[in-house]
Amino acid sequence: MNRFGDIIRKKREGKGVLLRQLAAMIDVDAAIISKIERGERKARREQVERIAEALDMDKKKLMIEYLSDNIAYEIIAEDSAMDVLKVAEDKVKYFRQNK
Amino acid sequence: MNRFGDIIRKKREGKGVLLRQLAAMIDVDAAIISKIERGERKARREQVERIAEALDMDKKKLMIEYLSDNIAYEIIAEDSAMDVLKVAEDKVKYFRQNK
DNA sequence: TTTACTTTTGACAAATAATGTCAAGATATA
DNA sequence: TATATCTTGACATTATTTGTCAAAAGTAAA
Repeated sequence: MNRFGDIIRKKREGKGVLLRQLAAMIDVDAAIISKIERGERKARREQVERIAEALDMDKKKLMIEYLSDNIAYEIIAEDSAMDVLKVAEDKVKYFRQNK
Repeated sequence: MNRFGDIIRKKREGKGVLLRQLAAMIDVDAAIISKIERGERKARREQVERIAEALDMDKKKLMIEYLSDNIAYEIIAEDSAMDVLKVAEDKVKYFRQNK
């Protein structure tokens, strides 16, 4: 089980891409990528898309990692975290059907 | 299936409490409660706790409704919303065990 | 160790988003 | 109509997020 940051760091290093190179590709400061990879900061949605492109990754899969990371982080400290996720699931299903 | 706002509106009306009365109890402007009940604005966590107290509701249950609403709203527009929730579930489980 | 290079850190500024306030408008009811 | 409640929207305030930068720390080769 890897976090979003770990996933992109592994991919980046596997391809031999430097922080500043990836930074240039997605047009941000290298410091930001460093922080994102170590989980110190959240990426922005557009950055996730650009990272996927730059590192030749599946955009949808990476987005799922990104969004699930955000959600997990949001509720991991709650006793009822699992209940919250189950209710959220019900709500997504229900409110999609009932507009 | 009800949203957070619907739940508290029903409860408030059922008890015959006016917006401005509830507002006074939780120390916010009545406009804010109005917006929260109609889903126009998110409540703050502290407000959820105070609302539960003021309306004599189960604080934990209400918090689950609140948090799940936030999450559902966050991803309902995603094609992969259900996948995101499943992965989030795995992550919560995993990262709790592995500190 | 020195040098050259990469990554990390933290302070700060800028931008964006969340929250609160208020008064006027809408709605409902007697 | 008169009274009370609720809603709306513009605006101010506050908080959070995001970006920038330079210095510090880490890494590896000569």
